[in-house]
Amino acid sequence: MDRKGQIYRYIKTEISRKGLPPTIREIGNRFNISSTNGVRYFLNKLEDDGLIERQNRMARGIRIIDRVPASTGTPVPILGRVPAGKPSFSEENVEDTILLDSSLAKGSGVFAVRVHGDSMVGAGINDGDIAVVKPNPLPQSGEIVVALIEDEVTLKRIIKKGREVILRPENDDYPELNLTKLGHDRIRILGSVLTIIRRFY
Amino acid sequence: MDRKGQIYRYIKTEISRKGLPPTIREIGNRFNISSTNGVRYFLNKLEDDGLIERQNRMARGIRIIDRVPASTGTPVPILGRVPAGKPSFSEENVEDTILLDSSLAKGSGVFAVRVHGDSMVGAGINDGDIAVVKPNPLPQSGEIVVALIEDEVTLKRIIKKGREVILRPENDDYPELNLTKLGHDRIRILGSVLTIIRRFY
DNA sequence: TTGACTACTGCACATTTGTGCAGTAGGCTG
DNA sequence: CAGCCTACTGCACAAATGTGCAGTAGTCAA
Repeated sequence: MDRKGQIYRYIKTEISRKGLPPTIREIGNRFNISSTNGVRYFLNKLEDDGLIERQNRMARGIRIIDRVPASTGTPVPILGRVPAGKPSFSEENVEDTILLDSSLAKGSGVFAVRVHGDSMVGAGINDGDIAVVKPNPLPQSGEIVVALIEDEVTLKRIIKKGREVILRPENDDYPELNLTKLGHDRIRILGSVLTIIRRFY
Repeated sequence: MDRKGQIYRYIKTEISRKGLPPTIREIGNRFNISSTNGVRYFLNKLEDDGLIERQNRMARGIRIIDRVPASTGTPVPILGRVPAGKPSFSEENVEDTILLDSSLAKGSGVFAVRVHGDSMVGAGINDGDIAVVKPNPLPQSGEIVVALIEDEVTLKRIIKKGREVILRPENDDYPELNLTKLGHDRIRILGSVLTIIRRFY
């Protein structure tokens, strides 16, 4: 569907696979675009979007512009207990560390927590899953957030309606939490969920 | 002094500076070698030494061979289309590649597919998720497997009861498939699901 | 002195590759 | 129905680039 994005990812993949960017004709070949200008049409768009950069008249002169200097992977700490206030990365709280592709954990300060309970099964998030979280004090309505309620970590979907802020579980067995009524004292939103990871073994 | 080594380092530097390997003439320029064959002479040596690899007739087809596998992560190809038979890692089928921690993708031949449809929502696997798969012709009963049914990739839970082998979707809207009755002709089990990954952005 | 070996030069040539310009089918909007 | 936009096709062309073949100056060893 999103041809432009597909081409962008293809270029990225080729660079990491072959060590050099593809030529216009190689891209055309991959996407069945017989004319070099069909491809150039998209490359221009990608360049306008600031996603790639092109070197004039240079063979394979396509460069991916990464705002995050994508190292091969980001080490992400999995926090066990998250005590009062902000998550602490001190040794005794880090249960494990996994190396995640930058496409799965972009941004700074990213951490992960293990999901406890089944309050989000409706969204396909199960007990034991690992939630990769990006610190974000002001998540958008509809996002899945990680919140600290009375020293307990929970995932909820955040809904903002005018003044009201609601944390909604995706499981009818659990009640909604109205932040506006409860007051924010005991509830702290840590960030929004970037990625869910589940192991089957 | 060590011209060969200097050229090797120049190639390395150019790749990290510009994002693509230099051409023969660019190398010649840098080292005041007026003939392209002066450069080729050294490239051949570097290739004999196993320090670089060259792609035939490809512009800038020089690749640095790094014996140090850098990171703990494994590059896992995400296959787009999986045509008849076994999954093919040929260029046109690889949609993207992600680097996964070895704890998420252990074993050899691991690949990933994008989940289509909602036949496994009951197990918390949604449309669009990425399933990391370990090739495994004989999965255990109860495992979630990736199967190729009539050239279509699907996830199902495999149930073995005595002689019967059943592929069961985790969604009441879909029927069970009894492998024993259907015959294995049109159904091929590719492997078992190691990990599910879901991006939220 | 010869002969090998290293490190190139020089040139022609075929491909590969980027660029320019013109045109067009299909969908959508007014 | 015209006009615009998107996503291309088609072709020519020049520049960039890899390859092949022949030759050579300098060094070093026998």
